[in-house]
Amino acid sequence: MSLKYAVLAALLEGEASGYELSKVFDVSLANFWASTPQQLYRELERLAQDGLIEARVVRQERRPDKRMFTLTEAGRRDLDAFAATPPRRPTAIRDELLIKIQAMDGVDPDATRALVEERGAWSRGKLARYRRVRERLLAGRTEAEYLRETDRVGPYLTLMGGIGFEEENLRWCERVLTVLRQRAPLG
Amino acid sequence: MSLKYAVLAALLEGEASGYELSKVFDVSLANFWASTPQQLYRELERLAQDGLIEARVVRQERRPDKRMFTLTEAGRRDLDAFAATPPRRPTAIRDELLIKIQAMDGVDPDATRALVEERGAWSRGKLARYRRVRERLLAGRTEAEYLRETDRVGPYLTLMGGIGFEEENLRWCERVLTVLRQRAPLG
DNA sequence: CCGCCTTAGTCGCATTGTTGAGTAGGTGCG
DNA sequence: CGCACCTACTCAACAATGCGACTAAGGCGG
Repeated sequence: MSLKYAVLAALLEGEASGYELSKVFDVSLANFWASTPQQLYRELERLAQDGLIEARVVRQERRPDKRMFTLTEAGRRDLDAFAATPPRRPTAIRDELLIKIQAMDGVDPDATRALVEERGAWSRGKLARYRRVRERLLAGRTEAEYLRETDRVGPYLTLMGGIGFEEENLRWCERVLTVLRQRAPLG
Repeated sequence: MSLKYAVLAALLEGEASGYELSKVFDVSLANFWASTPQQLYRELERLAQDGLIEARVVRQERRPDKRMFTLTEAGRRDLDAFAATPPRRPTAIRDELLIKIQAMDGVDPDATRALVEERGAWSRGKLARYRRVRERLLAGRTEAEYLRETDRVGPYLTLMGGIGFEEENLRWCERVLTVLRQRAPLG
């Protein structure tokens, strides 16, 4: 149900093809609503049928044709209504690693250490990408200047959410690694 | 697929009924793997059929009978194997509020403010419960003492993950509220 | 010039997850 | 003494998600 609105929100940035959206979902939206390309294409189909987005086929010479999608007025109204009402359900996190940590005490500490280090590396990567996006948005301005001058603060605030989340992740990884080191000192 | 291991991990704490597990999932496991009672009962059924857990019917006089579940040796081995291998997919967050924030710029700021305040209140509640659980675990000891004396650090580390996550949530809420105040000053 | 990568998707089934209701006795509250 | 809530589940139906492969063309490196 919410994938629908995630897609509509992504189209606030302007016209995009399904393929482009699947890239956007990978890097920025994936932060708070992950999905596979297949899900996206399906959702776009539905949204177009419901008149919330409009499709326009772009013929290409040396590439497969693509369909570019834009928000319709109806879509924008639907999205605005969604954005103004309280979430039906709280945040859901699905984190396999945490299950593995919960059950770590029956397992070789070195194996666990490897998992946590992998997660840490991944978080550092995400963080670096988020920060580059932030630099691009700020374009040399301070945050205060940016916030005064831009007309859309939403994407900036969700980006900062992603940055905070990954920073917290890294702190947690460090903590876990410290505990692991104390448990099995100087393996 | 992972709900299975979340359940097995929960049973590391000892024998439990489906009903008890559904409570546990509400308060502690919900932190990183949410599920409804219905899902749990289905999963327990499957796990019992696969021989990973064992059921024992407890007749009760003034209550409906209940089935208590324990991990079998096979279940423990399966869980240990799971816990030692890298997660197939990265963390997935599903947060409707962030979609609403992403799309907030078409919406009355007071409506958005209300959503964020609600989230903040909810996070504070979760945090309070997490901290009570932590106090109970520590039982007056310092963290270092606790970690030296306990045989299972996994549950403590996931708990600290939950605490860090909610703290980060609160910081983010504050940040969003500050921006909202600056945008619509002294409404 | 062979094989792999990228663009731009599509198909279909299998697994998961969600919704809503039903059962059935016991407990506590005013 | 009536009503709501708690324990302890079960069932059916449906919606959402995931998995894996498939098409089809051009580009690029060795």
